[in-house]
Amino acid sequence: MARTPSCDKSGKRKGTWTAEEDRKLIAYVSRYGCWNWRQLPKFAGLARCGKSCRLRWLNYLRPNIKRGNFTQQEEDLIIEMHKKLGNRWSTIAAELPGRTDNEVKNHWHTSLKKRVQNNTNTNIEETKVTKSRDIGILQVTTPASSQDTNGPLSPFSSSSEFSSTTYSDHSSTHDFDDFGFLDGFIESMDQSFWMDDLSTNVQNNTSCAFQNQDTTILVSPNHSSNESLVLDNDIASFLDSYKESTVDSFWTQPYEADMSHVLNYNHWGFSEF
DNA sequence: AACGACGTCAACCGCCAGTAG
DNA sequence: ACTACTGGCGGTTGACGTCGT
Repeated sequence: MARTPSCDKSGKRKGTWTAEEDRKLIAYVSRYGCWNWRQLPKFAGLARCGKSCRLRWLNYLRPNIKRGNFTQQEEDLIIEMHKKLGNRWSTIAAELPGRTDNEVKNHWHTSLKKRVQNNTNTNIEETKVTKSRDIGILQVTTPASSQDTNGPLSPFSSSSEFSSTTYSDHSSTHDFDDFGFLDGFIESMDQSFWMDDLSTNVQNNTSCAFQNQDTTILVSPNHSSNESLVLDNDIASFLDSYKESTVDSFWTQPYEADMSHVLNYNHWGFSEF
């Protein structure tokens, strides 16, 4: 089912995601959002291309993804919309909360397509029969999906520590997609601005956060100033409340990704690793 | 038990549109 | 206008599971 892990020419890993990779990706995106998929793997400590990370997150790791069998209503909707729109899977998936385009596409190809074709054939047969004034009642049978009795494996089957329970706890309070706000807060700063305030801390080689009435600045001395993060205090509050909604055991997992350039989370009160 | 055919679905690939410089 | 970069999308692949012989 899953592909054999391998590497491409540039040494990037390919194939099945491991539990450890999942954990790193979840930990990073949950905290900092997907501010740049291409750069993300580097900072999250993943030997993957950004595209692979994006796909993994969007299709399997992000919260609120509905797993398991498609309901009759969902299947009917897919069939109906496919009739109207064709293979516009993302548009169709948008009408099915919690379902991804990939999942809808797979379900179509493995189950619904045949059903529709069978129904079409049956209808053709029915028309023929009717025209020939034969028996007027036809039994239309729909082939049962194998998933009806044997649901698909959870994406967490290989990473059980990231059970959906963890995420349901998160998402009950916050929508993870809200992390897009971080995009607007990563700014290139004038070097003098940083050096004035941070020189002491840089010399001491400590990460730090500075706060005034309007802005909270987080920085690590290991990186250039333009990689640091400036956060509005409203967002700082948001992060604090977000932190409170998380499951402690999740955040206390050992984690070694290089995230210090973005944020020294101790200043935010995040649990220590 | 062994084997092949078929089904499933996670993941990859290539293309395209939008955007910034 | 052009180029480079990025994210998004749909098509396709291929490893693994299941079923039938």
